[in-house]
Amino acid sequence: MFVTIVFVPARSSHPVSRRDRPAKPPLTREGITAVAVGLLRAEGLDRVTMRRLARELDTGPASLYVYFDNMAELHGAVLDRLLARVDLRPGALAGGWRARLIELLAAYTELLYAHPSLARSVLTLRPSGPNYMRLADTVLVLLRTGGVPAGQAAWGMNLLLHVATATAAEHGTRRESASAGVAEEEPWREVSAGEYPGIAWASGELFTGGVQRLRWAFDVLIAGIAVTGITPRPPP
Amino acid sequence: MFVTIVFVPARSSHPVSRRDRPAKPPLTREGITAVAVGLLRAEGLDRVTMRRLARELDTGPASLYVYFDNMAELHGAVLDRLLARVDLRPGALAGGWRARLIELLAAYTELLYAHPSLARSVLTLRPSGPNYMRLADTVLVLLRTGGVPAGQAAWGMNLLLHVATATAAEHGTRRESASAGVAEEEPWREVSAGEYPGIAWASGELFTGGVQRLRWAFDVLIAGIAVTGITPRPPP
DNA sequence: ACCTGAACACCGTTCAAGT
DNA sequence: ACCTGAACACCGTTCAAGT
Repeated sequence: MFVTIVFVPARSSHPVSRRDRPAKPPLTREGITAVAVGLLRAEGLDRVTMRRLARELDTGPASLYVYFDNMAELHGAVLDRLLARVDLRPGALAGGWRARLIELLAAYTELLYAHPSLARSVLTLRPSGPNYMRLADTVLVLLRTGGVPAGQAAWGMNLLLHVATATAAEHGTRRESASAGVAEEEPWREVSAGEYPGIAWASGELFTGGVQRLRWAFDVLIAGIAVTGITPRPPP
Repeated sequence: MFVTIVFVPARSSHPVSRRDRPAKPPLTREGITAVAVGLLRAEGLDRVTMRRLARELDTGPASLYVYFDNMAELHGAVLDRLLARVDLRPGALAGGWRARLIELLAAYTELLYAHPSLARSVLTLRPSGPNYMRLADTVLVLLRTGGVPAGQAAWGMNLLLHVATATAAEHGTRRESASAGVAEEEPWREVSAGEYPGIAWASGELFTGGVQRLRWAFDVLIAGIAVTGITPRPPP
């Protein structure tokens, strides 16, 4: 469904036939992002490099810098395109404000779980695409519905999305480097109560929880956000 | 203060004099980590590459793989060496358990703030060096002192350190790409209440807080952890 | 056993020179 | 204006061949 635009050299008096070149879609921000998302789904973010993406688009890497200042910006566009598939409006969710909020955050986290390296990139991004802003807005609306004051809601929204992103970055990577899992737990399981009393005390629950742990984290955050006032700014 | 060990070829009957080669410390896990920390402090983690580090040690990159399986492991060793400078014992802190816990977490975060790219690396690492385990242990001991049940403390410790690490990774990077700061806020400040009612409602506090925000986040987490029970595991 | 040169298979970004 | 080849200055990791 691409419009093919073929460059016609000035010295030629008739258009180049379609046969002479394979159809090549014109470069646009959206087109590049779409191809990047395809590459992400097919091979993971590690392969969504400027060079590889350029090859996929049948051009040189320099061409992409016409549309994106750098790779971080490209990743931001990729995130927003992925978010377009999630219905982020408060009305799309069921239950009370708290249940809907957790549902929403879980949907966002699930999206990033599938692409942990994107989550790692997003963590340092301050996304500002329309779909991310819809997500942030919905979180804020739900917190307001729950009677949370604006200041706590503002800081809390950032904290909630931050934890969601960071958890996806952390968890997902672990899954990527799969086999090491048990070996990583070992130094924590073998400690003596004399040397590490706290670890020995808590060791039974140190590696439990799995996915439920994330929902617990959201519960913790929402409970804390609702009751913890932000530091009042100094009066003017 | 390095011991110089010079390889003596079998065909030579007398030792090679020190003059023939510049003093070159022997490679050890600790020695490599020490040089890596020096490089980190001098030029940032971006320059602590296997190749650069090898050049600094006057050898080839392949030599480092005798001591570290990969770069992530090297970063883990670097983190633990940095943590050695912080006194992580519960007795080293003043005040009630809550104040001491926040103090401890702030010290850890401060350490990582100075090296945001290290924080980004640590986020996907599950560190297990002795100093990190001391930190984790102290967090657990303080939570126990506060009467938090073991399960909540175990999950809570992870969540607290996770937020600290992620915040350092996020914040630090922002500071690195300094000038973009104001431009990033723009799309959030200009929203209409019609399109993004939540953002418009909370916009006054969206970018406030600075460093106090992190302490607020720890307050939120501790408050939430103390009152939120973990999901009971299914009975056997 | 410990160490390493060279190779493999790549990177992001810039810039001068296209059309 | 839009696009790009080539160059700049690098990467992590592996492996065969040292000593």
